[in-house]
Amino acid sequence: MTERIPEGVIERLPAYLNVLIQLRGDDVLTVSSARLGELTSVNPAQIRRDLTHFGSFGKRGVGYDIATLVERIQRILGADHVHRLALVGAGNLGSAIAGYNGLLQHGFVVTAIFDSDPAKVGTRIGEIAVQPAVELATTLHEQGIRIGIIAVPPEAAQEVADQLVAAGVRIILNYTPVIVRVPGEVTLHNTDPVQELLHTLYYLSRREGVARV
Amino acid sequence: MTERIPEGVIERLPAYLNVLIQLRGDDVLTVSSARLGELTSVNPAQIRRDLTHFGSFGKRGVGYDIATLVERIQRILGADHVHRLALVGAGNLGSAIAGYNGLLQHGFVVTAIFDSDPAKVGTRIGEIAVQPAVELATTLHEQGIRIGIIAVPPEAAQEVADQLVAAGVRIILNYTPVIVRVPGEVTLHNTDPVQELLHTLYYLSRREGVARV
DNA sequence: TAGATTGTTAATCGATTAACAATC
DNA sequence: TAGATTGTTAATCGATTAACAATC
Repeated sequence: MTERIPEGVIERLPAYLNVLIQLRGDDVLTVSSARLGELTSVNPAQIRRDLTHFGSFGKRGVGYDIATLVERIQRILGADHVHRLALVGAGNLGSAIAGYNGLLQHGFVVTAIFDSDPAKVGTRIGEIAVQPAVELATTLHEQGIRIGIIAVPPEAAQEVADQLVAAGVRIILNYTPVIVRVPGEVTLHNTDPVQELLHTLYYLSRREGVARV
Repeated sequence: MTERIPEGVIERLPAYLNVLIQLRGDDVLTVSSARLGELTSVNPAQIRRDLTHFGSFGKRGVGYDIATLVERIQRILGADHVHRLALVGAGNLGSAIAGYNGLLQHGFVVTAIFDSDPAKVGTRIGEIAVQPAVELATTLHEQGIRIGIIAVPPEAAQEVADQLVAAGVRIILNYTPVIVRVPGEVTLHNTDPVQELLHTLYYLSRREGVARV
């Protein structure tokens, strides 16, 4: 309980959870570390070791009960209850995020959407009416929202981040390519597809290079 | 040259590059490992060590020439020339991706867009006309495209992945929450915002917990 | 020259993995 | 009981970091 959990373990838990939820959807009841390892590309020994940080909930000779494991990991991550999200930016990207299935599957619900464009205010995305940006602080406090998503044009990113921080948000997902500054107590996550592309590209050039020469 | 580069180094290079390009845009000429470390949250010693894997291009007492470093890292990653992308799915998400600034900044250009909805075919997103899905293989071969992006509804994800693979794509970015299967020679990248959220959530619950008790 | 910062070594630290006894 | 798979130890491996001589 008091033991410090390595960063790597916490990074892998969401991947386990994702696969486990899919398995549960397929009515599979138990899974071995070997099978889970295949599906997540993680070494089975590592999976077992990761899980023992939080107790021992496997059955020797059988494997792990999927329903139990899902619940346990959700509780560990704090994903065992619904989290409300505020979305800033009601353009294409904002609409796509609001309609994203994966969010709901893991207990994340967008309950407030903001846009500075008067033409967009009042329109609906799904069931949520778009509010003007000036109402951001009030609405977030009312709803007790701690997570914000930035889906506005790059120029506005820093300003929106500041507003979210001022409104008490603790986690920010930044979808712009801009490097945004936030105070230390706020966790900023940049979801930049380009970073991933560049990373993968390295291995592609190597492999092609070998094949070509 | 023949030395094997650790995975971690390759993961950090895109982060360095991103910051360096922003600095270059601000007309900064040189940067020290200390400053670069601040901006990327990486230990300065680590940055210096990372860079020596590829040669030594800093000046003692001065730092690194930004223009040179940008070029070097781009060449290492294979990002020193333009890469064409194929985008499948012309909905909100697809439109957002096609209009994403960050891609162009790093030499990625969407040059082909596909959708199975006849109503969308022929419309334009930016300068690109949406093509029917049946033309995917032909167009990709014509243009020599090696990178594909899946931005379709979850149900269609696996099918699209199969088509992209069949058309010779080597890197796939999957924007659906579905676990897609691809052959070993294809690199699949799932950009799932939920995984990041879940990860961050863990630390949030801990910190709030401490504050609350 | 004096100050700054790199390149590089050597020490530390932590994460990964193989192996196997425990046990379902 | 026999087979399977966990939980856990111990060994390995690699990555991170501090420190400092080299040098701009």
